[in-house]
Parts: sequence; C-alpha cells; structure tokens
Amino acid sequence: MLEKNFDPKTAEQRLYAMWEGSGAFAPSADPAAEPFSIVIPPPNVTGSLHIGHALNNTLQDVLTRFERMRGKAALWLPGTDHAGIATQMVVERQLAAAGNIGRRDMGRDEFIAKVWEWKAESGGTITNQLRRLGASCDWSRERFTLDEGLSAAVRKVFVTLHKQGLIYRDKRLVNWDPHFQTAISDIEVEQKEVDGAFYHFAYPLEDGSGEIVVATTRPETMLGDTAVAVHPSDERYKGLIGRAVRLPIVNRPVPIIADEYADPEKGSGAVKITPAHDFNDYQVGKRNNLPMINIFTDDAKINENAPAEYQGLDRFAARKKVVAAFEELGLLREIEKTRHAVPHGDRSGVVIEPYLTDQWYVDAKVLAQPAIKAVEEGRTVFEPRHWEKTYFEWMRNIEPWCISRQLWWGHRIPAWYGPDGKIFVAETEEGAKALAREHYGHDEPLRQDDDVLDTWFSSGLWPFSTMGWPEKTSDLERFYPTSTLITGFDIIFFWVARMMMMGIHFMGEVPFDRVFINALVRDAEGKKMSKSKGNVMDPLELVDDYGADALRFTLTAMSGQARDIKLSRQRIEGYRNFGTKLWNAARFAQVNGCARAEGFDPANVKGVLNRWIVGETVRTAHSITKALEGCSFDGAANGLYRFIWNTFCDWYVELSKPLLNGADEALKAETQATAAWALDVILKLLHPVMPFLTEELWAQTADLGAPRGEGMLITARWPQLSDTLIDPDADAEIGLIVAAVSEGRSVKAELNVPHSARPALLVVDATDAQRTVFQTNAAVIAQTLRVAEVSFVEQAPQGAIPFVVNGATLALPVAEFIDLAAERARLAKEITGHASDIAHVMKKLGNPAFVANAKEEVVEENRERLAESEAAKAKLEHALSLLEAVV
RNA sequence: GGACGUGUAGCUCAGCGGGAGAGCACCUCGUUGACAUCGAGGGGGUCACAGGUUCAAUCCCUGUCACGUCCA
Repeated sequence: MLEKNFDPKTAEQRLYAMWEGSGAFAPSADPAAEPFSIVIPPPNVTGSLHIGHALNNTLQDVLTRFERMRGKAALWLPGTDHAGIATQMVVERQLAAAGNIGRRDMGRDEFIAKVWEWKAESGGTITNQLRRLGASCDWSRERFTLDEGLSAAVRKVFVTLHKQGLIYRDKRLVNWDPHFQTAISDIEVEQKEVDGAFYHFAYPLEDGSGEIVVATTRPETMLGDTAVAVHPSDERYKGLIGRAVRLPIVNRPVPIIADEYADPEKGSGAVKITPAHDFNDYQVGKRNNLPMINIFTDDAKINENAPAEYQGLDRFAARKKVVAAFEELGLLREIEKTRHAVPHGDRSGVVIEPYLTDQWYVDAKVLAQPAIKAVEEGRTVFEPRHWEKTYFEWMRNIEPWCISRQLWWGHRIPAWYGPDGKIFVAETEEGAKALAREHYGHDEPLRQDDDVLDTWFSSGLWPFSTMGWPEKTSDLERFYPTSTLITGFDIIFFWVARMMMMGIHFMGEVPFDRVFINALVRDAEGKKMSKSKGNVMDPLELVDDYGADALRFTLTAMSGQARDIKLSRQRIEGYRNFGTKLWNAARFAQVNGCARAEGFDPANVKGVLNRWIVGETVRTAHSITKALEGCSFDGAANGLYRFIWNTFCDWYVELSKPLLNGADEALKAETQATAAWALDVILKLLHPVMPFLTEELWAQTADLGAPRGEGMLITARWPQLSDTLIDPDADAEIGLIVAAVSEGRSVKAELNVPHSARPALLVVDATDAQRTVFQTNAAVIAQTLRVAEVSFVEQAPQGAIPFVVNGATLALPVAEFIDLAAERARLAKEITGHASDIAHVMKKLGNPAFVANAKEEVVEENRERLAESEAAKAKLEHALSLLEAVV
C-alpha cells in the first residue's frame, strides 16, 4: 500500500537518475516526430541557482515535458555561459581572499589557467542544481560558450562581420569602468539618482573685461575644458562669441563658441565643454573641431595633461581640490544642491567615465533592420505581446555595439597587428600571417589584440552555435529555428535582440518562433531579491523543505504575465499540501480496490457519477492542453488545482464512497475502473508541473490492474480525449446532487444542527426528473449530506427547514434544533438576495433596447434567471410566513 | 522628459463586454476508515477616480491620480 505521504527526499534523486539513465531527456529519434526545441538561457558557469533561474527553468521544463508527452521530438538544450566580467571578478576576489598576487602580477596565461581551474571546480554546481529542480535537459548536448566548438563559431562570426564591414575599429567615447578598467556597452550602464551639486564657476574673460559663469556637476573635468559654449541666438552672449576665457587653475585660454547644445534656459546659459569626458560635449567638440584633452588614467586618476599638483589624484579628490581652488580664487559663485542621474557600472557599481579609446564595434543599426522586420511580420512573436514594444523601442534607436573588453577571460579578438599598426582579421593566427605576408610581401611579426569579446557576443550565437554551426549538423537541420525561448525581460536587450540579429544574419531565419517573457521573482514584500538586502530565497533550500514539485507548482501557478511574483513560504507549503492531497486520493483509490480494467473504455461507462467524472476529466484535459499551448502556465496550474482538489477529491471521491461500499457489484467495479482511469489521466496532466510525485505514483500504481503499456510517465502519451465523452445529462444530475448537498450542509451549519443529528432529507416539490435523481441517488446523498434517508412528502411538516435548489423545494425536519431567530435571519437573507437579483434582471428585461439588441441567448438566460429567482423567492417567503405563524 | 506596465476581498493574484472569483489569512463547527499537510460552513469588495462608447462596462476609449520598471 502507498505510504501516507510522498517523500521527496528519497524519491527525487532516484527518479531523476532513472529518467536520465533511460535516455528520456534526449529527443525522440523518430523522424516522423515533430521537432520541438528550447535553448536554455545559459546561466553563468560559476554561478548558483537563484529563484529567478528556478522560475525560468521550471517553465522551460513544463513546456518540454508537455511537448515530449505529446509525442514531439522535444529537445531542451542546456549549457552555461563563461560570463566574462562576472567570472573574472569572482576569481579575482577569490585569489585576493586566498592571499594570492593580483592578476596583473600573475600574468594573463597564469590567470586564465586559474579561471579554468575555478570553472572545473564550481562549473558543475548550477547544472546539478538544475537536476535537483527536475529539469529534463538533454545533458548529452550540454555546451559552454568557451568550449572549442562555440569559440570557432565566434571567430567565424567575427571575421565574417568584419569582412562585411559590420565590425570595425573606432576611436570614440566609451563607457569606461575604472574598476575593471575596461570598456562596457551602453546597456551595462545603470543610471542612478544620487545627491550632488551644481557648482557655478566664474571663468574670467581673457582680456580681463569680465567673466562668464558656467555650472557643472563634475568640477574636476574643467581641467580638460576646451571651450565654453553659448546658444547662437542668446542675446546676452552675442558679443562674446569668438572671444576667449582664461581657464582658471590650468591657465589656458579657451574659446567661447556658439552651439545649439547650450540651453539659454539653464543656469547662466553658458556651458563648459569637455569633449573627452562627456558624451554631449564630445558631439559639440566634433562639430566645432575642438581639441580633446584626456585628463584621466585608466583607473580614473588625473594624468599628466593636468597641472602637476593634480596629477595622480583620484577623480573625487581632484573634484574637492578644484572646488577649493575656485573658492580661493574667488571664482566660486554658488553651490546648488541637486539630485541627478549618474552612470554606474552594473557589475562594478562604480561611477562610469566617458573615456576616449580605440574599441571594436558592431554596426548594430544594419543588423537590427531585419530583426525588427521579423517581429513586425510575426515570424517571432513575443508573449505577452506588449514586450514587442520594448524590443522595437530599443532596436529602432540602436547604437553601435562596443564589443571589445579589456579583460582576459573570454574569446580573444581574432585580430592581429603588424608593426605599423595594420590590422589583420582572421580565424587563426596562420590566417592572419598569410594576410600579412600578402600585404607586406614578406613575414612581419604580428601581435594579437589583447582584448576579449563582450560575453553577449557569444551568447548572441547560442541558438545555432550550440547546435554545431558552422558545420551543417542534423541538429541544426532539425531543431533550428527553436520553438520557444523563455527568459526574463531584463535581458531582452542584452540577449534576445542580439540573438535575433545574429540568428537572422547567419542562419537566414529567426532563432525562435516565440519568446515568452517570464515575470520577475520578488520577496513577499515585493522587493527585488538581492544579497545585500538579505532577502534572497534559496531555491535549493526550498526544495529541501517542501520538495521540488511544490516549488515548481508554486512558481508555475504564480507566473501570471506582466507581473512580479511575490514568493512566500506559505504559498509553497500550500502547494506541497496539494501534492499530499492527490497522493492520498490515490491511496484511497488503492485501498478501495480501484484498478485499471482490461479494455476499459470511458465511452462505455454507465453510472452517472462515472459518466460525470469522465466528462469533467475530458474538459480539464482540453483546458490544460490549451493553456500549455498558449504558455498560460498559471492557468494550467490553477486548472489542475481546482480539478484535482475541488472536483475529483471533494466530489467524485466523496460521492463514490457509497458505490465502492455498495451492493451493486457491477457499479462498484465500474467505479473502481473509472477512478483508476481518471487518476492515470490526472497523473499525466499534472506531470509537467509536478514530475516527481506523479512519476512516483505512476510507478507505485503500475501493478494495479491491467498494465498500461506506456513505460515511464515522463514518456507516456498525453491524454487525447474526445468531446463526445462529455454527457450533459450526467452534468445536470450530479449538478443537482452537488447543489442539494451543499445547500443542505449550509442550512445545517447555519442553524447549528448538531453534527450527530441524522434528520431525513425531504423532497417537497420537484420535477419528475429531479425526483428520479433524488430517488436513485438517495444512498449517496444520505452519506454525503449525513442524513438518515431521502423521502418524498406532499408538504413540509411543521418546523421543517425548507431550502430551494435548482427550482426544487427540499426541507430538513430539524425542528427540535431550530433557533427561530437564526432561521428567520437565514430566510430573510436568502429572500433579500433573490429580491435584488430579481430587481436587477427585471430592470434589464424591462428595457426594450436590451431585448432588441442583446444576443438571443443572453435574453433567454435572463428570463430563466428571473423565473427561477421569483419561484425561489416565493417559496422562501411562504416558508417564512409559516415560521411567523408558529410564533 | 519619453516608453511600457499595474491599480479587483486584510494579503497575493485570476477574470475581462451580459449573474464579482481563487489561494492564504480571519470566524464557527468537526477525531465521518484516503488525507488534520484534513473536512464542513461563514464573514469580507461603489473591481483607483472622472468622463465617453454601448441596450449593457470591472472589462473597450479618453483624461486624472497613485505605484512600478525601462530608456533619456
């Protein structure tokens, strides 16, 4: 017999090993099977599973298991990302903590060797954690962005784009991260509101005839000023254009120029221009051919282009010193407190410097065009659709993508420099040498570019590089484009957009048919989980405490679109209980001899209760299938919850008890067979969300009755049931019983009828059809409603409590327990309810426009409702008058 | 400043043109041979606000307010 509870601790590991060992995770080799593929958003190789991963991967697993059971060749392709900056940062920190020398002292080769060591040590952590979650990835196809195959793909893409002129080297302002001392891309910059100040500085005119006041939040950059700009139409400054100020401290004359960038409304209307350290000023500088003076070193200290006493100062120290100097010179006019946006590195957290350097760029503007078109034409569809707007917004305003990073951990840029700086781009050093020989006419020593590529460059190739591109593999042939991508909105720019551009450019086809954007998981208070806030929930801990299925069900049920998920332990506990509920329903079935019958056909079921549960099961199978097809994961989970708990356990199991203990052997046997059938369907429908518990139940009920002939549940056939199995008569009949029992319970509870009392249920007034239902189901009703019997009377006896169900008047003779006041209150409440309903519907039906314009069935429905309510109200009023008469 | 999203029961969220729903929390009752990780019953909402479209609006449109996120 089944134990009282499912024990995830012992079962999960065993079941996962069984699945993996059986090869169930690999896509079907059947060439007739329709392919279905998902590539995993590769987690950082050295990372560990956080709750966002748990959500994202649960949803991918739900879809993969669903499609696998539907008979598709389902591939969920796993892998990890080398995550350039993030990993290098972690390893550097580790080395420092262990008292090692820094990476610069260590040297490139030795440092990279250390990172690989680290990867070997901790690289398996996250994939093992995915296994604990139940992820049915095909591990035989696992990839890593820095493995040889993917690196070859990266080199090929770089060389190809370079040849096509879509990758180029350029000197321009970049976002410079002084902590990591590397360039980063625009989207790696986070604008943060911070408290700061506008410092109003007076710059004396060179001829000593006056001064011009400029304001800045970054005083130290004045050391690199090369102009003061005013608006060309600003009357105040017309006469000054073309003249010069003498830059204090630096003592350098700089011109006063006219440029529309200066906003007459802001401050004094004049603005200092530092072309080498501000994106706007850079544009002004280019327009006006201003010199660009870089005043910083790579780690944001003042360099040799500034006066000696500033050199070597940190940028923030320099700021103070500059302000102090202005004050001393009597040129500090005002310090105005303000809050303003300051760029920060998303990884380092330090203030980003606009910095003039040589970097490699991708011409994203060109690549974006077909990627925009693909979504416009619906070749790739976002789900929910509104994320397409976010995608378009960014893609239509895309800037050149800076792809070089001054890091060591990553794909080294396949570019070599000759002695004269001439660049040779090739997939191999030999290739570059050949190009150089051709160019110089002889061999020259070449030096490879020191930089590596942005991590997202290689992840951008993920949907095809993982399948073996540039080789023409059978996987590419079969599984590209992938079916669905499931990811978070935070990487639409970083990742989804890049995959769209690269996929279309190199494969000629979009990388995925559908992109499902999942919600962001937050803590119970709605705060973003972060280590610094200390509110992170460790999914592994939750798996330990409640089992993987409970966590998976919770995340699935809460994955409603366009919303944050506020996760609480209470919720997970509730869904753990749900699993226990199903487990015990199966245990009940087993105890009562429910077993699969040889040749059982739900179409041939005779008993009304059985016909009803067959129909309900069919409806559920349809709605769950539809929900999963449409990525309505929460809808699927909630539908399963309702059906299993409220329909199957609360009603079918309860109503089946008299049949299973009854004398009608044929009906008993049919009920046993039907229950077993329904449970098998339930296990299948629930399996994608709760794979462990369902697989375990499947295994433990394998010997009950006829063999299934379907092997493990993970590869069992998804239920395909015909609508013809739904029987409206059975629905009506069971509907009446359910309503009668519910209402009867309500009456008993509200009137405080003692639990031990067993009155009769009196059928006072009902149609012939209804009488038949009460008659044939008397035993069921008696047990479920806990009444002595069901009997038929002409008139309710004195003091019996009447209630109306589906137009029929029933009564409970519980006079001895009656609290008159309570009963009066109950009746009055019911009558009021009906009265307001009647008023509402009458108003509607009294409106000629409604009758004329509304759909016929809506009008009819309202007429019926009115008749029903009026009849019920009349009966209850009659009962109330009898009650008053007693008094 | 721009874009997007969200405002429904105490909390978390479904629903989305024709009778306001679930889970949790709360209150009352219950040791019924599957399950106390349970069962039965109950209270609780001018569906943010104001206009409009419609026979009919929580749902569609416009505006306002509040909150959130992203981009400047």
